[in-house]
Amino acid sequence: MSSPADSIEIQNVVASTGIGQELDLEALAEDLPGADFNPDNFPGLVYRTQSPKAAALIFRSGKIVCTGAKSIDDVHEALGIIFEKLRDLTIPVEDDPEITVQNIVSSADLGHNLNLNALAIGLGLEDVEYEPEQFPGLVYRMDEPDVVILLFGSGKIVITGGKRTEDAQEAVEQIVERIEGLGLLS
Amino acid sequence: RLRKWQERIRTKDAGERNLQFALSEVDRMASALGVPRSVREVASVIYRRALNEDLIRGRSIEGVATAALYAACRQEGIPRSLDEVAEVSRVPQKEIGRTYRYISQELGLELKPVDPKQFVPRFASELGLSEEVQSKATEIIDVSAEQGLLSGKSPTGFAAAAIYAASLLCNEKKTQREVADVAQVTEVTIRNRYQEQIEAMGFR
DNA sequence: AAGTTACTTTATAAAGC
DNA sequence: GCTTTAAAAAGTAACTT
Repeated sequence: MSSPADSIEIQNVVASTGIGQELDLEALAEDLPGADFNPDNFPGLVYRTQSPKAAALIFRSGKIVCTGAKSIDDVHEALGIIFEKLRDLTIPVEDDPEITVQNIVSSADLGHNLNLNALAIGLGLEDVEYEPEQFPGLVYRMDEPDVVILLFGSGKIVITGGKRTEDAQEAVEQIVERIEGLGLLS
Repeated sequence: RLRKWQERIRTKDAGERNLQFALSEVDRMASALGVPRSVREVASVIYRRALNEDLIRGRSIEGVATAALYAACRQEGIPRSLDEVAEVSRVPQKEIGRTYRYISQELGLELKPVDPKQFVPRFASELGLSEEVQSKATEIIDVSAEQGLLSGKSPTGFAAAAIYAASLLCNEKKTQREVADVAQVTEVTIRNRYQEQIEAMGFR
């Protein structure tokens, strides 16, 4: 009894936080081995953690964006490592900076091939963007939960834009119901 | 008060000039693409609607004009690929696609996905292929699309493969390179689609 | 012809142009 | 709008071997 919802895998979590302290990124780039800082290109300093694997964008304001983590726990772990590294450099970091999850990207498998042409019309052309000349996936914007789903001919899907783990779960249940209702889940 | 008036006239003139420019660009590109006058008229209607709905703000006039023409071709059932439209526009292909998706959404054009069959007459005649090849290609497209092979595939590549297959079946062989050139896809794409299609047709 | 790499789409924060 | 970062999906393209 495998349901599509059981196939959901979180692929990427984006979160933001801040240490409540201004930073000298030039100096930080020197002191942090492996840091990438090209202010001409982008105002943030890029720092990657190995385990868990993630990338952090550190800004002059002390605000930080963490991306690439595979779970919300990994986001906290990766940022924890960065906070410690900063403290090691005698940079004062708030005791427990608030971490806000901004986006979760998940993938799932509906287990059946999809006729995207029929689906585009069935879901309603007004809510759908399907331009196979430009991209093979059908883009469906869902209202509740507020996420965007990319659907492919293979039945594999991507859910993005959600902020809670449950958003992907609900989105999959909803889209399966809608596609079944259209009789298009072969 | 006089200055305000002059400003109004100036902006009105500027608006008129911009509209004139956009419509003349639509005309120029339409001629280069060889699309009928009716398509140019549809394109100018779409452009004027975009203008009235204030969709041009933050976008280039030429980009919206090109996207309007691309949309008009589709609406009239004689689509051009983004590649073909980009060739006669000074706007990059990526921007044309992005602008098309935007105005299509905002104006509620609700255009159905491009049907590969719509490319068959034009590509086939450019290759000098017979009616027989065209109807065979059309049949191949119908059969393989019905078997779900079209999902996610580029309409031009799909049409190109069917034309290539049909040219073989009708003893009017064209090389993959020749077909690839008129459809502006790679031989690799034709080969991949061709293999799936002949299998769907029960040949092999 | 096969293999690799890279680009297309979606969302999202950050600071600045 | 753009810049950068990450990740998935599948198609297409441009290289190299």
